[in-house]
Amino acid sequence: MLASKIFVPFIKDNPSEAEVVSHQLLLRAGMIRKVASGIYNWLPLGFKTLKLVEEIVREEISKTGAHEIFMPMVQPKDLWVDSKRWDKFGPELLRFKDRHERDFCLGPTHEEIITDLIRNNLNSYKELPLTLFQIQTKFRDEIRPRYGIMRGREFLMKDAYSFHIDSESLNITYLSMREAYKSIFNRLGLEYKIVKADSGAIGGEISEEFHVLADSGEDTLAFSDESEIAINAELLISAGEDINSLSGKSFPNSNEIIRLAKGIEVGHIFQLGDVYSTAMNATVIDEKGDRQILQMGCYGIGVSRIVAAAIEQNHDDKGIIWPKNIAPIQISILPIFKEQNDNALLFAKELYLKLNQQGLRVMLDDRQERFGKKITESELIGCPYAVVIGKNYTDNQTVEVISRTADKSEIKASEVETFLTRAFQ
RNA sequence: CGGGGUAUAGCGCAGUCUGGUAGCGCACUCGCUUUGGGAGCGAGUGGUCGUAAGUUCGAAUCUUACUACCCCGACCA
Repeated sequence: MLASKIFVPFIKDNPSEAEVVSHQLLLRAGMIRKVASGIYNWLPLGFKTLKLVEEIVREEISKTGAHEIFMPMVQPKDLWVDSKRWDKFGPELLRFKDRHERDFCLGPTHEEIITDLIRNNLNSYKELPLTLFQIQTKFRDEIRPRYGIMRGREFLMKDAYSFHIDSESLNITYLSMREAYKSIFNRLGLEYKIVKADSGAIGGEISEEFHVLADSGEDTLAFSDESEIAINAELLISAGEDINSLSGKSFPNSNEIIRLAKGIEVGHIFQLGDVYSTAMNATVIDEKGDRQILQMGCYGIGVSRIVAAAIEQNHDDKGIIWPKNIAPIQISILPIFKEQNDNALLFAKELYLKLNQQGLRVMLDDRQERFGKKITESELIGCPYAVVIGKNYTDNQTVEVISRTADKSEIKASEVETFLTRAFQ
C-alpha cells in the first residue's frame, strides 16, 4: 500500500469528545469516525485491523468444528415474545414497525433466531452436538454509549451457539470453545485473564468471561498468584463495600490471597442449559424415540471491542503499538529522498515489492514529506517496524530499522529483508 | 432517566459577561525554498456562529423552546 493513495485522515489535536486513549488514538490515527453516538465508520486502517481480528476468531472457532452462518439483523417480535424477552429486555432493544405495522427489533443477540432455526430444522439426536456461529453487527441501544467503539451501540460480534442432547455433551463443547478462545487471544498477542462471571440477562448457569488486561478497564478482576482461581470482583463484594478493599484479603473458602487487576471484557462463554430451548420448545427425538429438550451453550466475542482493548493495553505517548498479528501495517518503509530518481527511493521501492511478496503488510511512504512527519505518523498508527532509507543508505549502504517496542538499529541494506522477514515469523 | 458540561471553518480554541455585522493556531490550496524527529516565507480557500422563535435600528453575544454530543450515576456481551 502506498501512503500517497490510502485514506488516512490524521488529526493532530486530540478531539475533545474522546476521553479514553483508544478512542483518541483511533480518531487521531484516522481509523474510525463517528456517525452518531455509539455508531462509527471504520476507515481503511481501522477496518483492516478489525478484519484481521475477525479472521483469527473465525479460524480458531472453525477449528472446533463449528460452522459459520449468517443471521438477520432485523428480527420479528414473535420470536422475542416466544422467548419471553420482548418485555424483559428493556429499551436497549431497539424496536420499530415495518410498513405493514408489524413489530420488529434490531438484533442485540441471536438466541431467538438460532433456537427457532434449530427447532424447525433439526429433529434427531444423531445430528448433535452441533455448533453454529456468525460474525455480525449487533445493535444495542445502550443507555449511555461511551469510550468510542469500546461501548458502541452498533458493534461487531462473534456469537456461537451449541446444541446438545445432554449437559455432558454441552460441557465438552464448552471446554473446547474455552480452548479456542485461549488460542484466539494468544494469536492476537494480548494479555488476558479468564474469570468466573455473573451470567446476567442472557441466562443460564455456568459462565466465564475473557478480559483483556488494561489499567483503564472498567471491570475489576480478582485472581490468585497461586492457582487458577479468578473471578469478576463484582461477585465478591457485598452491597456498599468498596471493590478495592478486597485486595490482600483471601478468597471465600480458600486461604489464597486476592490480587486485583483491571480488565476489559471481550469474551463471554455460557452454558445456557435449557433456558431458551424450554421457553421456545426446542426438542429432538432421542434414541428411545422420546422428545428431549435441547441443552444449549452460547459463546460471544466482541470483535470490535477487541480493537479498542488492544490499544488500551498497547500504546505509548507516540501512539498505538499493535501486536504484529493485528497491525494493519506491519512495516512502513520511509524513504527520505530529494528527487524521484533518488537511490534511496529506488531501493525503498524494491524492498517494498520484496516484502509484499513475503506476504507482509507493508506501506511505502512515497509522499514528498520530511522525515519527522513520516516517522511520527508511522508511530501513531502503530506500525511495529519502520525502515528509514536515506542518508545512511547513500553514504554507507545501511538503513535504520526503528522498532516500536525495542531500540532502533542500523542494518546493512542487503540484510534488511531477511531481518524483517524473521521478525514476523 | 437524575446530575454536570459543551455546541463558532476539517481539528483545537478565542470572541458571549459589557449587542455594532467573526478571529487565532493547526490542517487544506498555490508559489519558492527545504528533506533523518510533526519545515520556513509569501499568497489564498473555507463558517446561514447547533436549530427555531422572540427582544432590538442591529444578535455569535440577551430571552425562550428544542436538538445533538461528552462526562458521572443507575444499566450492560
